[in-house]
Amino acid sequence: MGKNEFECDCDVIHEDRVKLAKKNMIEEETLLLMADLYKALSDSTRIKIVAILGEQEMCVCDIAVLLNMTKSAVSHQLKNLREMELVKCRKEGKVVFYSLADEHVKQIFNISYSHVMEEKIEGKN
Amino acid sequence: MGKNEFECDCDVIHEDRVKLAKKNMIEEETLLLMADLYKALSDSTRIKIVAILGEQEMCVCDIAVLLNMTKSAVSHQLKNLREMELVKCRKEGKVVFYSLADEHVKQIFNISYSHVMEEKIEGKN
DNA sequence: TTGACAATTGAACGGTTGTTCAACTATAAT
DNA sequence: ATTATAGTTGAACAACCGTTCAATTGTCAA
Repeated sequence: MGKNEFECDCDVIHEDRVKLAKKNMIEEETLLLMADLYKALSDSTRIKIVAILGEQEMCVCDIAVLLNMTKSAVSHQLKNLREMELVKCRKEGKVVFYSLADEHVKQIFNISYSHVMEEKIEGKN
Repeated sequence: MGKNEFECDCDVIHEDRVKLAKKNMIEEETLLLMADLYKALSDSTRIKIVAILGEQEMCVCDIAVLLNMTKSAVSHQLKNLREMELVKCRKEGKVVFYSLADEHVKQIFNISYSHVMEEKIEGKN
């Protein structure tokens, strides 16, 4: 099995598997979107915000108090979440109320929540 | 509504909401585990590896060829995934075959895949 | 119109992280 | 034993990212 056509420091060890994988591969654009979705939820501050907004709509100031952070830090992260379309906001006078963008977000949150809780229980055995 | 007991640059605007949220808050340890889970999947290389291993078990070299990366870079990321218990490995001679740790991982992957695909379709309307 | 305050923004700082590179281990074949 | 190759590892570098800080916007009340 000689050198392959790819620019890489490898020989192809299992050419059949590589070909099959190449054929079945999900398109890159989709995988990058998935990575971005995960990235949005991968920060402790942002996941806490999503957890909070899963219960009720809330303003920047209240979130800052709850998380014991500055309004600025919270606002920056809310901007991230907004750009990823995970939260939406509604202005009422001076106050901006944030909530989850849709049920989908809560669904994704709940699934990973269940997963982690199961792992925690399994870990005790 | 005066200054509150928290160290923060905020007044509590909606004290009732903050109290309720505080009461219902998921424990921090759980949220941090969730963030870690998301972090493990938030990198484009790692999500591609998970996608590949969702189809078939595969060795480091094959993955490197598929992703057009060095073995070293792939190995580093596989180590990350192993430490997060998202993949497992099996040695056969010189070759190390990697696969997803369990069905759970594939389930989580599939859910976010569906989510992203729906978003893509909605985006076209 | 002035003051107070919720919220946003951009720059800067420091910590994190992904890839590269070189060195290394382990296994198989000659 | 020697060589070749699969894989791992640690250090180093650059890019990325979260928080802080200071300045600014927008809205309400006096």
